[in-house]
Amino acid sequence: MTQRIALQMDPTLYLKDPMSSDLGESIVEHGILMLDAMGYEAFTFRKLAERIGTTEASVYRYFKSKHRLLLYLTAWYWSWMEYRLELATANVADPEARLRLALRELTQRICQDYSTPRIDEIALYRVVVAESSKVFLHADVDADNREGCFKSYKRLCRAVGDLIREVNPAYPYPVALVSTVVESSHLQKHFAEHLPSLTEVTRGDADEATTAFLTDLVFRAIAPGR
Amino acid sequence: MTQRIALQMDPTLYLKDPMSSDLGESIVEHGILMLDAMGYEAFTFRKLAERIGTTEASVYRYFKSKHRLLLYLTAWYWSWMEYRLELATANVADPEARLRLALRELTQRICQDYSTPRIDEIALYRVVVAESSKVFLHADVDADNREGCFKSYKRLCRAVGDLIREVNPAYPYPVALVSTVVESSHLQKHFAEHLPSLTEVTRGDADEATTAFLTDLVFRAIAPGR
DNA sequence: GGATAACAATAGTATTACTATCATTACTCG
DNA sequence: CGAGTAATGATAGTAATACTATTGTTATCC
Repeated sequence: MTQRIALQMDPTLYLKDPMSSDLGESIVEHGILMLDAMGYEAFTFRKLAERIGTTEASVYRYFKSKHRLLLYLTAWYWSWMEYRLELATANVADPEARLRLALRELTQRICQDYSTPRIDEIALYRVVVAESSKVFLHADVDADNREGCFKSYKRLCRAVGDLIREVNPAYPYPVALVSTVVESSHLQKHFAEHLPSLTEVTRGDADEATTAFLTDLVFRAIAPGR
Repeated sequence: MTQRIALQMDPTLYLKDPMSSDLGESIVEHGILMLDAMGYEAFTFRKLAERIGTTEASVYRYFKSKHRLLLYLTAWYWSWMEYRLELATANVADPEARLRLALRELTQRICQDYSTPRIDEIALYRVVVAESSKVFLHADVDADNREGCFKSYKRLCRAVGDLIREVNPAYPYPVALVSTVVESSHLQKHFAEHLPSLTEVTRGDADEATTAFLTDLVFRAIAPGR
């Protein structure tokens, strides 16, 4: 029997915990699939409600806005990534090897995780690539931040920043480098798909090429001396 | 007497050239100021029309959607940046020095340019930092791309990629590195302002620190050997 | 068996993004 | 000078969006 994992999500992200009911899980499940299929702008709670056979009002009982649903999904993704990073680096002592593994987890495409049965990680990853920046490129960032909506993203960046510090404590921009790498990995894949002249990463080998590009970048950036 | 510059914009970006009339210039001028003040989501053509004393319908005669107005403004910015890059590197022969100057132009805050009297570059720069990604993180990227909306952005990235190639022709990811640097420079400034724990760049020295971080990153990345 | 919570059903509001129509003004060309 | 054309103003309208409110129905839990 496979283990089911349940990530602990911050209550400020929802009105009613979507993991506490079947309807809530449907909202998350089909929210991911519809965001992937039609993009954030075209996605509406009305369409979602119709698809899962409920009403707009019921969806609003779980999330106070579609922006908050996207925030929830990206926060879920970052929490899940944190968990994956811990797994991947758990039994590795060498700091350089730990960092290398972490960068691979961060920049590779995601595989289906069968311990989260109603979440399609592959679709969620595409949503994160295409939509996650909108979560902080928004007039209400400061309010959302005050409420703690970005906690998991911050924890993740801090954790990888610490791995960099383990390799080279003198490097002055560890967290900036991590946020750059994380966002660039999404960007390169998006460009490979839609604006290929903006990257050497190609559709065919987007995952390996992105990992190679960014791993090389990080290790050169933090190499001591010059 | 100061020289006025007029950038040649691609006609697919507008329905009627906004630089061909006073009303068109007002739309661009106040579009920038309002986008800066309220953010893309809250900005509407109705509010813009009200502010400049015209009607929604007249605004729609210049731009077929608010998305296209944002596209026009970012394309204008990239064209202007291209021009600045040419100026900055024109009389410099050493490839490394050329690249260093180009990176400074790309990552530093912008100053007011008095040769473009009705465009507030400082406000436009803030719009680019906060909103420009939305231009390609959009369900219609492919259609917009087919119409040539991203030409100036591509030209700019290619040009800086060429500077990298001049310094080290063997580096395998020149354009990916440029797009990473360009987007990261916006990201770091946005984070410094709104999510400071995600970067070492601080509000006070955002410009110099971003330039230092990214210049260091690029030159280490492309340094030959290991 | 009575209270409570969850949800369905329905309706409604203000706003948005955009289109259509028609009158008016201003400028242009012969 | 006078007709035609282009640009704009004025007004109206539409379908959809993002959300809220109300009320009734069902399942659940002590």
